[in-house]
Amino acid sequence: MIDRSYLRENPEEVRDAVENRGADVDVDELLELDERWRELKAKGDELRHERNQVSKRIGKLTGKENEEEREAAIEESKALKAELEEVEAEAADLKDELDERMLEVPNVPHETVPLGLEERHNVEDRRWGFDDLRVDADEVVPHYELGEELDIIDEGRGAKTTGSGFYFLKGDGARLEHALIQFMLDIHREQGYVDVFPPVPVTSEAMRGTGQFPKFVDDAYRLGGSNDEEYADDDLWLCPTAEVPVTNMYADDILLKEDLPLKHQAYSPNFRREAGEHGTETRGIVRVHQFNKVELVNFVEPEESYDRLEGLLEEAEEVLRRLELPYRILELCTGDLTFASAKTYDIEVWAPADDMDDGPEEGGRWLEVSSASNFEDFQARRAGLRYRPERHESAEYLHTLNASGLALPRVMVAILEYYQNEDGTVTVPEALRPYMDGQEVIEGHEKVGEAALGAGERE
RNA sequence: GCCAGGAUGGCCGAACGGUAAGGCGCACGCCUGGAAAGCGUGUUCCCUUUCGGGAUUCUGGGUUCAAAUCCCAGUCCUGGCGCCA
Repeated sequence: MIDRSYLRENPEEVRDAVENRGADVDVDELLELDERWRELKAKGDELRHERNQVSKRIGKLTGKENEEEREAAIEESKALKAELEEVEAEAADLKDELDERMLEVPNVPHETVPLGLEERHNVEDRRWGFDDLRVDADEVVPHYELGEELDIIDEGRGAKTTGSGFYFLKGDGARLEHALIQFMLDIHREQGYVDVFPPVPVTSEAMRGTGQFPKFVDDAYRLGGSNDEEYADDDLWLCPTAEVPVTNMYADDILLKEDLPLKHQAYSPNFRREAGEHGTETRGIVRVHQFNKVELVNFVEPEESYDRLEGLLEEAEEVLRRLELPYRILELCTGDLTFASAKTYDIEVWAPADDMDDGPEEGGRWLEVSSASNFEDFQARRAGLRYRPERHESAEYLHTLNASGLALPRVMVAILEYYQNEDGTVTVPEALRPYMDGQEVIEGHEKVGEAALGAGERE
């Protein structure tokens, strides 16, 4: 949430921000609401002041001799109360509406964010790992075909037990997943991250704290209710990213200056409805309803947040470097920023199989595996995340940042496609072998069941 | 799940229904040769240029002229019982 007094004092900046993002927010209406509320608030305060005076008098008017005066004062207090209730009720309604509307105002982009409303206005900063490629994109089999051939990814049976968009990993596939998780956690632990294993259900309140709610209710899985129904603060939802539980861990806390920067990493499953996302770009496990991710969350002092953003990006990139997977860094433009972010870098890994128009010259396509974002005090204000710069000073909002480090299925896609061999096996990246008991190649498994027999895939 | 007890400022901790003591910590000032002690001020949020005012005793309702205090509902914590991977 942006600061209301910032809005009041810098309406032009907010108006520009909203426009550059292509967001649908009426700033003038907000300003007017604020103005009207403040008027009523002042009026209510005045009335209440009068009433407090009268009330104090009543308390002192004891004994028989003051009986009459006392009764008169009580009458006066009653009259004031009636008037007060009217004014305050109206003020409360306005304040509720104002608060609600403020929750829908996106963050103000940092001045260094490229201007633009569309994806093509994102700026590519750099590429890594394209000098000596180990595959020719034209000959690579897509992961969804290879995964099925090797019987390490089973989408059909995932749909059977749960629904489309869910899948089983099996044998070396499942093992690769476990290996990647431990591998990533080890890297980030070296970088100073403290592990956290978060609860998976999160409250509406937590979802609001990080900025998922109220805007993106439709993307979440609700526990025990329909998304269309009204929700209460303590209703539960399945975690869409560990950012939610981990950032909200310290909600309404006051951290010490010495605690910062505080760096947490959290491995967790993530659940997203991904409503209406279908087609060739989403075949396989590129866009699914449940996936695992190691998330990096930072809590820092405001002055340091932009330096930390660069550091955070490096920390996330390190995973791809050690896996020796080619990737690029993208600076998102104003229109592509997420709701709560002031500045975001995307890390996109190269998946060579499916040739897309917006992919690199070498063929294949880019897959977003991480977004490193600085939210400044936007989430901190919503969630109540503060720190005390000096012991005697009052608490201030800190800055939060996060990045995936990384999203697992897409890394797996990149590995299955980039490390694919001509004989249809997959070489295990060297850095990952210690986590696979030294295994160097994934050769696949014999399929199970009569369907495989009928298809001639088994004798 | 049941029963009992609890929730007050950064922390500790008081308050017959009458308008939130006191202490600690921290900061600044006074005092001092310097320090300690002592004294003073400050140490939530909102409105207000200032002066000042309002709100705030876990949350939400209710009773009352007046609620930290009484009533109802909820959240969380503690203990006991029950259940249970």
